[in-house]
Amino acid sequence: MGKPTTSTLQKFITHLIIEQTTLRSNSRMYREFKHLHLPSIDAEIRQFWEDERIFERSVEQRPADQSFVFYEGPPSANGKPGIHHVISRTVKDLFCRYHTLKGKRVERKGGWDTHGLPIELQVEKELGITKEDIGKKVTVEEYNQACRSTVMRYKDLWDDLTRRMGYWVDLDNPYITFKNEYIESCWWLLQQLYNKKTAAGEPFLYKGFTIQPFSPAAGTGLSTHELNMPGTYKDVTDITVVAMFKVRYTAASGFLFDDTEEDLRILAWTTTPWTLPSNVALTVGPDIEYAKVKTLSPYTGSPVSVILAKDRLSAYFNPEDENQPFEDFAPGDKKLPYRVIRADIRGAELSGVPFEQLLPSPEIVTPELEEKGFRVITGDFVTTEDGTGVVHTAPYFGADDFRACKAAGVPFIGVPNPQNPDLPAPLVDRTGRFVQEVPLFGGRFVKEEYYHEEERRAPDFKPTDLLIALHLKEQNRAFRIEKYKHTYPHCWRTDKPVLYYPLDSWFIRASAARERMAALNKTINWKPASTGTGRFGQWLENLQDWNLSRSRYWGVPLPIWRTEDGEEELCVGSVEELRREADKAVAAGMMDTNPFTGSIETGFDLHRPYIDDVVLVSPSGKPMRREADLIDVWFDSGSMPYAQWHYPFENQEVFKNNYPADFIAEGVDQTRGWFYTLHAIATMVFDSVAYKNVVSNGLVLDKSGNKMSKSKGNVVDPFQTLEDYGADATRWYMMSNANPWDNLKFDQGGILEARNKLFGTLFNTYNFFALYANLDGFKMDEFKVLPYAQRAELDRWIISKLYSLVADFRAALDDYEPTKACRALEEFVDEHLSNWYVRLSRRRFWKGEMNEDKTAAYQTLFECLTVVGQLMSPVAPFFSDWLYRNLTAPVKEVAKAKNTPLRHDSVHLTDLVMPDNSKVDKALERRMDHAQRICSLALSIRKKEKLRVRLPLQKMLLPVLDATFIAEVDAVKSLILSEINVKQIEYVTDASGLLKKGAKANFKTLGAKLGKDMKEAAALIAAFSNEEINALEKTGSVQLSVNGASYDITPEDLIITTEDLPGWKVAVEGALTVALDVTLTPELVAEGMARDLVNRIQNIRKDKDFNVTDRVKVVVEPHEAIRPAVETFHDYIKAEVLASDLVLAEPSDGEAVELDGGVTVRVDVQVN
RNA sequence: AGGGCUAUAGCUCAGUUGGUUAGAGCGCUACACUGAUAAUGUAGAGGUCACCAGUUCAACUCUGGUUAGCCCUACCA
Repeated sequence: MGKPTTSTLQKFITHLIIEQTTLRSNSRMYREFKHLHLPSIDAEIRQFWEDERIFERSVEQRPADQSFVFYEGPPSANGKPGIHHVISRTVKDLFCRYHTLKGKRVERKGGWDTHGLPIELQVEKELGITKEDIGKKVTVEEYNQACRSTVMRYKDLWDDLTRRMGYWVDLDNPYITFKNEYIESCWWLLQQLYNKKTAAGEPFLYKGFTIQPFSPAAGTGLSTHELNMPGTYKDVTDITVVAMFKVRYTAASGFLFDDTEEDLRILAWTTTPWTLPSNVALTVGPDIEYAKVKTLSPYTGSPVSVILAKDRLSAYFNPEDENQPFEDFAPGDKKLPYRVIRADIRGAELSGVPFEQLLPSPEIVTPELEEKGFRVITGDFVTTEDGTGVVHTAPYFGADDFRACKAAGVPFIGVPNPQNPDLPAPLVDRTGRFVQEVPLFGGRFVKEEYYHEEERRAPDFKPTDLLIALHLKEQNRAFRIEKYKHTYPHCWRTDKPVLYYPLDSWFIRASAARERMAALNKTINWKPASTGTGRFGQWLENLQDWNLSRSRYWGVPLPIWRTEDGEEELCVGSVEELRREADKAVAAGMMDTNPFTGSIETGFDLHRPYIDDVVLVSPSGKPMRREADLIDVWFDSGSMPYAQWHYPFENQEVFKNNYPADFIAEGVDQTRGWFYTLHAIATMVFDSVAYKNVVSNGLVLDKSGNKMSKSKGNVVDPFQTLEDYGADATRWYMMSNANPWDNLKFDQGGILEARNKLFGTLFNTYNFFALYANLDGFKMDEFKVLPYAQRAELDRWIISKLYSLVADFRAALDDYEPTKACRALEEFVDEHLSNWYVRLSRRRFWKGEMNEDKTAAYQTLFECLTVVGQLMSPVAPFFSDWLYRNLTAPVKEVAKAKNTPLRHDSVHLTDLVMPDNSKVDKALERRMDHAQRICSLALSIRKKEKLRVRLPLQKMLLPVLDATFIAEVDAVKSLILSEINVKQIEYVTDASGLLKKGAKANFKTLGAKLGKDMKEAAALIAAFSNEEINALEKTGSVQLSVNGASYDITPEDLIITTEDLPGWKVAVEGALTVALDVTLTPELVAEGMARDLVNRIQNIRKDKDFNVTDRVKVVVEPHEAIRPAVETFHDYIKAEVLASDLVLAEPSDGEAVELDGGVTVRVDVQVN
């Protein structure tokens, strides 16, 4: 992979040979080529760039104070690059190149993301170990070393892709996140946050407590990344319980009771019965309606009233059983009679209703909990999708529960915690067992999967969930017990279920900067805008604090040292500070030596495990140990604007010139990743945006819209793609097919289309230019440029189109709309330049001697090609440079000597052409558009009448549309006549009486005037006769009565068309009508035949590979059908085919050619 | 579950502030043109603009809802 195949090399060699032949013959000529082979062009240009340091020069030649700042989001080099990296890097590259052309200095420092779980996983896989083996089977030092060598595993592959796709980024001085300097900058940022206080006086960096996924079997917390690994979410069947919480009769709950003795319960469902001993509250939705139902306890038959959401009644009660006699029920019966007492209790009313603890644990419950807990609270997260609309709430085992209890002031339940007197320890320990204090179940694993296999297989084994359910049933506190299948996350390593468990973590108080982040976000230009306002904006509105802690080895260590009691704490913000603290510690006898005496580059390693050996001393003389956590790798990447320059320790000036970024681009999946962490750190530490413009590109899917994955085998190899089609066609396809923020259905057919359509057409156009320029000895002379005014209409038209394109193209890229820019350029090259300008100009190039008109044609085409090449160069950097160099090579020396615009070695060193309104002539563009439409209509008539284009026709009739029409058409008359092969144009006016007119309502102007009468008016107008239309045109107004109302109609309210010229062959498009005189005379037929003969002879010349300039002898077999043609147009034919002799005679040799009317004659063409 | 994006011809995509007959390229069919030949033109076939309601004289376009695909986030008890 990635290496040139033999066939490519051969093609390349062939390519070079062709080129050398050309060069040898005349080194000052334009290079000509047989075939277009983009990968060969890539190779040639790539070599040229490296030899001539074009990238470096493109940056250096721009002034340092004119910077356009770009940040590279660091990829991780421990995985191979994929095709999706090509699209995001194309986006990055093209805007950087574009702004370089506009004169900006665009530094592009590369970077590598080197920390994080994927690297740890890979290392463990390669060493054949698991996390538990770290420190046992391998030392942490060895582990650290292995990580170091793994992170750059595929760096060469990445660098290769970077070069092959033409992505210009500084590969020699990248920032690397594992370097001490980088880590030091991260520490500095963390210290800023640590010292900075919110408006409420709280530090931005704090230690807190949250509910996180935790694997007791592995004894570690899990990141969301780990939870998103394949196979972690599994279908499991759990025992679920609908528990009955007995309501206490108090002032707050009295309104619910019929009498003080009533047995009133609230129903709540849980899929994790093991959390019931930890229940301290029930959460209801404030706006959900709840019902009170009188019924019987299903398992005991005792009378009971229950409360649950009105919408959930049908899940627990069958309407058939409503109001059935209670006496008939026996415990265990399926039919449970019930009576709805009321169904209008809003959740908010239930708030504060107290209940008895479900599983009493008097030893554990504190007086504070007794007072503030065991009551109903409200929460927005409650739904009535399933369960009872009441959520059993155990704060230590659910993130929602935790938040709800905190918000409602409900204390947590737990046992005394030696580490933290303020927060009780949960009732489940870190191995997954109930603590001993839990009545009945103390010491049991909460999930059956945590027991050993043998224990689980024992005949009398019962899972804890089941034991709890059965206990509740006995106690008349269970309403329903059933199995329930759902998905539940599992630890990817142990395969055992995850618990949600309270863990200590360090947080960044991002929620305190929520408004500021939202406000700054509004100043960022998002592409597409919806990602900024939608996905990102709404995420900011609901921002939670950022959990920084990770229990890992390979990452940036949290620079916080604490005494054991947590009373004293130090956040270190630099190596220098750490060095000083270490000196103090050594002096105090905490450490033997100071590990940080060496240089930051090589003297020490700030990673674990080394950093863990550093014991500092507190002001009061106690030892301080480092908080064991590492920080989230996303903090690493969000720190890159500062850390890439080792700010603030070095490069303060550089940083100032390169902050914030003008532009960044990554995949849309980075919205809450890199885009967020950049924004968060910039807002909190610098009160600034980190970037002003951001393009988020979509995913690359396969041809059928499926995600690419190794298992599906639909992964596209980027190296192979670049190898097969070349970088430019691939890049162009990716930018032009769809907006980069839409998902791309990657189809190689699309690349082929880009290659044929755009690059093939441009290649042909260039080759056409080179062929004739070399024949005529034309060379662009920048000092003898013909003024536009002296050039042909067609030249001025294409120049006008070209500068319209320049304006459109620049506007699109200035607005970060690459797709619009690409499509505009494609249209210009294909529709205008190739299919109109070159096609109609061909004759000017190959006919006759050099003269002013011919020079004008060359200069015009030259200008189009150079400008197009320059415009497309940000997207197609190789082909455009190849084109530029081919076009400028013959004049390069002169241009350099005279310091003219063509002097640059590479298109990427040029200054982008400025929009120039003086070159744009919209009126000219409009009349050429007329010409094109007239030709199109005329050709369609020919087609319908089966009149081939080589057969000349006498006359075309054009009804005159308005005052300027004749002048407009006359200006382009000769083009029209030769294009459609007609002798003359005749204009027809009303006065001729030939025209049959029609009228249509102009809905836009009439709609506002007529309103409801619009429909009928349109019908009336459509029925207007010639006379009525003429009358309106003459008087300028007419009255139209519709449904009794009368309206004043003006000519603007109608669209008048010529429908027909009776007796003529007519084609109509919109207002434009074309009629052809299809009468054939012997003269016309002979001329047509002469042109056919010319065509056949030219084909023979081409087949025989004659040189374009060879003169020939032609012998044509005599035939009655062609005799008039050969006789009348003898000189014409000779001139066209460069024949010295043309005779009608029996040829001795030659080919049989077929002519109109099934005539076949033999023609012999020989070089003189 | 929440949020976001997308839905127009067989395929890839345009479609301006609502306005008449919804377009282009590729592919298919037929016929042309060409001293640019891995191109090009003309014509044809191919559409209930995902679905349902609403606003309006008029909806692909605006509003609300539904469905499907994808992405991000999420222990739904």
